[in-house]
Amino acid sequence: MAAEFSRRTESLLNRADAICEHRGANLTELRRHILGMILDAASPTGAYELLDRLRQTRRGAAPPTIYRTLDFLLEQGLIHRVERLSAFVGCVAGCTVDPDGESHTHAAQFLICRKCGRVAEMQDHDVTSVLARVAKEAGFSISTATIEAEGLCSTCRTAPATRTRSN
Amino acid sequence: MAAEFSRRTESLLNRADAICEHRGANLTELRRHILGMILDAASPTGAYELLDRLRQTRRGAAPPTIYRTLDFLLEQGLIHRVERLSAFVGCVAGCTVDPDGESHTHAAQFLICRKCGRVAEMQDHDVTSVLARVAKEAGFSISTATIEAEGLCSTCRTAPATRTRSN
DNA sequence: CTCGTCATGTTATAGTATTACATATCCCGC
DNA sequence: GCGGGATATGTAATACTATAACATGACGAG
Repeated sequence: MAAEFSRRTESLLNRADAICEHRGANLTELRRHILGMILDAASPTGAYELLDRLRQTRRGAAPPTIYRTLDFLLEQGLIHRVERLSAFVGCVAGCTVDPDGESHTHAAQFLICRKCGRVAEMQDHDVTSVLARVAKEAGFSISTATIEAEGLCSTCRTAPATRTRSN
Repeated sequence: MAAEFSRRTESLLNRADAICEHRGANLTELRRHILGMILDAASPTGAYELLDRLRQTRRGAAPPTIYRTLDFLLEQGLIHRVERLSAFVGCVAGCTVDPDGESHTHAAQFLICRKCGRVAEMQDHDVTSVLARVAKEAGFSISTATIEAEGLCSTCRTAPATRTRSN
């Protein structure tokens, strides 16, 4: 009795299955379910919101249930954490299959719309490389970078408000 | 009976006094004291750590005491929040005096060392402008950006561990 | 003087995340 | 089949981060 997700989400989940299998990682039903909830959401989702939804089908769920799963999904590069929102989104790249099988912090950048709350993910090489270069000039070697911009998306800049952040 | 800070900190505090006076902002003794604690620390400092220290001299201090003050200092551009650490650091620019007197989200980038926990602030124009350009291409206009890189600083890359993150 | 504004005090609570230990499951080698 | 490790999940308690709501104090403008 797996939860019903959108067609798009199901497709991404199938891809995640393949990726994990390829890596020897274990995308259990719990992990798959939580990943599905994250992928299905229009906006980044908080850990406790995921927990509430999970409880609808899994009675004993508790914070560690969620946080452990999120850790797994983060390690696998299937989701990202948006620091400014303390919330989680699916990795838009769906995560490319990587034969080396190791940790995949795709450098990502997020554009967070103040008005509608939607978050767009970019994976722009220029941004990543400029930051890496500048850091290197300072003698610093980067492992992972968080890049999050807040502002207005194209829709909200031109249109009257139609949708609030809480949606 | 103001707290004793390092010479460098005192100098920055004097500068902050001047900046606030110039803007008509009120850098009260409480605000000045907390700013001093932040400036004096070697690494970013959490709100509750500041609270603990503050309590040594101010009996009734409570979370709002700290958070309100942090809000003020953030608005004045005298400190930054490091999202990945939920902690606060002084703004390295000391904050340039700005005759327009209004909010000054200096675009800053942080390099967080995994080993020693120190955080270096950069204000690199290339990083800022590339991000702005790329966002604009996506139809997005940026108000503020968080850019935080984690990795190893030059000292920790070359030297054996001498100092832990908790210092 | 008294009203408004700003700064701070005080109590309570909300929201986010982790620790520690218990249980279950599965696979592997014997 | 059985013991034993590795992995996954359950369960209870707690720590850490942040805000809400209302009270008090200090001080200048009119």
